[in-house]
Amino acid sequence: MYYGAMTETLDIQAPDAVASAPLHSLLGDLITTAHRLTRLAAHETNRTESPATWRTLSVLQAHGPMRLGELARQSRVTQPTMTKIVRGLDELNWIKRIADSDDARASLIASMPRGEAALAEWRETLGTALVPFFDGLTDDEQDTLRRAVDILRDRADLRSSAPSAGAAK
Amino acid sequence: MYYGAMTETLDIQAPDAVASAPLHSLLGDLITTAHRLTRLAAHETNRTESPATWRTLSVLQAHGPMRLGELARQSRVTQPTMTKIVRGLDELNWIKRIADSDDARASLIASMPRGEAALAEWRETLGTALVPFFDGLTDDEQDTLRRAVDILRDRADLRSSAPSAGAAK
DNA sequence: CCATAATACATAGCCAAGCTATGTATTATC
DNA sequence: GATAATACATAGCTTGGCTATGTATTATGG
Repeated sequence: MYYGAMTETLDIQAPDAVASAPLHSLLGDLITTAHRLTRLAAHETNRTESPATWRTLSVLQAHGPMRLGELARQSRVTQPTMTKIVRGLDELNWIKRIADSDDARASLIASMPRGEAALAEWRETLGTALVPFFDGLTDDEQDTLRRAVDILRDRADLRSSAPSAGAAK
Repeated sequence: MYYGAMTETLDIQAPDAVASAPLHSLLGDLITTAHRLTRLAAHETNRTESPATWRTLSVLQAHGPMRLGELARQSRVTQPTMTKIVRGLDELNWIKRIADSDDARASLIASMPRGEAALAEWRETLGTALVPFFDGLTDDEQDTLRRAVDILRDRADLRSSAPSAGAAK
C-alpha cells in the first residue's frame, strides 16, 4: 500500500503508457461518474424494485432470449447471482424459461410482455425524474451524450471484448 | 400494470413531450449503460472493497472536506447509509473527522493521504483492467467520451440541480 | 458402452450497501 | 427556558453481490 507523491500524472510506467495515460484517467472518471449516475437514478425514482432487475431486462430486450449463464456473462455477474435475479423475475412473471429440447440442463430465458411493459414504464419514470437535471442541455451536448452512450454500450457488450479476469476460472 | 403495444416510441403524451422524447429515451439508455459499466468495472477488477468506497472518496477528493450529511446528499444516498460508509473509511484511516468548533453535533469528513493513495491505486487498477475494452477507440471517440463525462459529472453534482424526490421529506 | 470429466444450473451461506424508523445529543427559536 | 429543528448514530430489514458446493445432464476416452 504505497502512498505519497501523486501529483497528477504518473511518469514512470511501462513503455506505451504515455499514449494511453489520458485513456487511463478517462476510464477512472468514467466509472466514478457512471456509479454516481446510477445512484442518482435510484435515488430520484426511489423505486424499490432494484436496478439489477432493469439491467437484466434491458440485456434481454437488447439481445433476445438467452441462457442463464450467458445472461450472467453479459451482465458481468456470477451465475449464482443471475440465478437469484432470474428467480425474482420469474416470480413476477416478467420472464419465462423455455426448455431447451437439446439440453435438459439449460433453458432459454425470455422476457415476457409484462416484463417489457414494466421496463418501458420504468424508463418513462426515469426520464421524467431525470429531465430536470439535464434541462439546459444544448443540442450539441445532447448529441455528445447520445454518441457516448452508443460507444459505451457497444464496448460493454460481450462479443467484442476480452473476457478477462472475473469471468474465467 | 399495463402491457401490450410498445413498438418503439410512445406517441400519446403531454404537450411539450414531443421535443423531449429523445432526451427521455437517451436518459433511459444512459442509466442502463451506466449500470452495466459499473458492473463491468467491479467484475473486471474484482476487488472486494466496494464501489461505494471509491465513489465516496471521489466526491471528497473533488469537493474537499464536508459534513457527513452533505456527503450523503452529494452521493445521493441517505444519511444512515453514509454513516455506515464513513465508519468503514474511518476504520481504514482513509478519512478523518475534524470536529466543528461551532457545532458539536457535526464534524467535517476529510480524506487522509492513504485514502487518496488508495483511490489513486484503484484508478490505476481500473484503467489497466478496462483498457482492453476500449482498445481501438479513435481519437474522436475518446474525445466524445471525455466531453460526455465532463457533462455528466457536472449534471450529477448537487449545486446545479433540483434536489427533488428522494432527498427531501 | 460405461466410467469419468465437463457443463449448466441450483443451493447455502456470507457480506456490503441500500432503505425506513427511531434514538440522542446539540443548536435554534419563541 | 421549553420546544422545535438539526446532525448524526443505531437497529433492523432487503437486495445483490460473492465463493463454495451440490445435482443433474451431456460429452468423452478406452
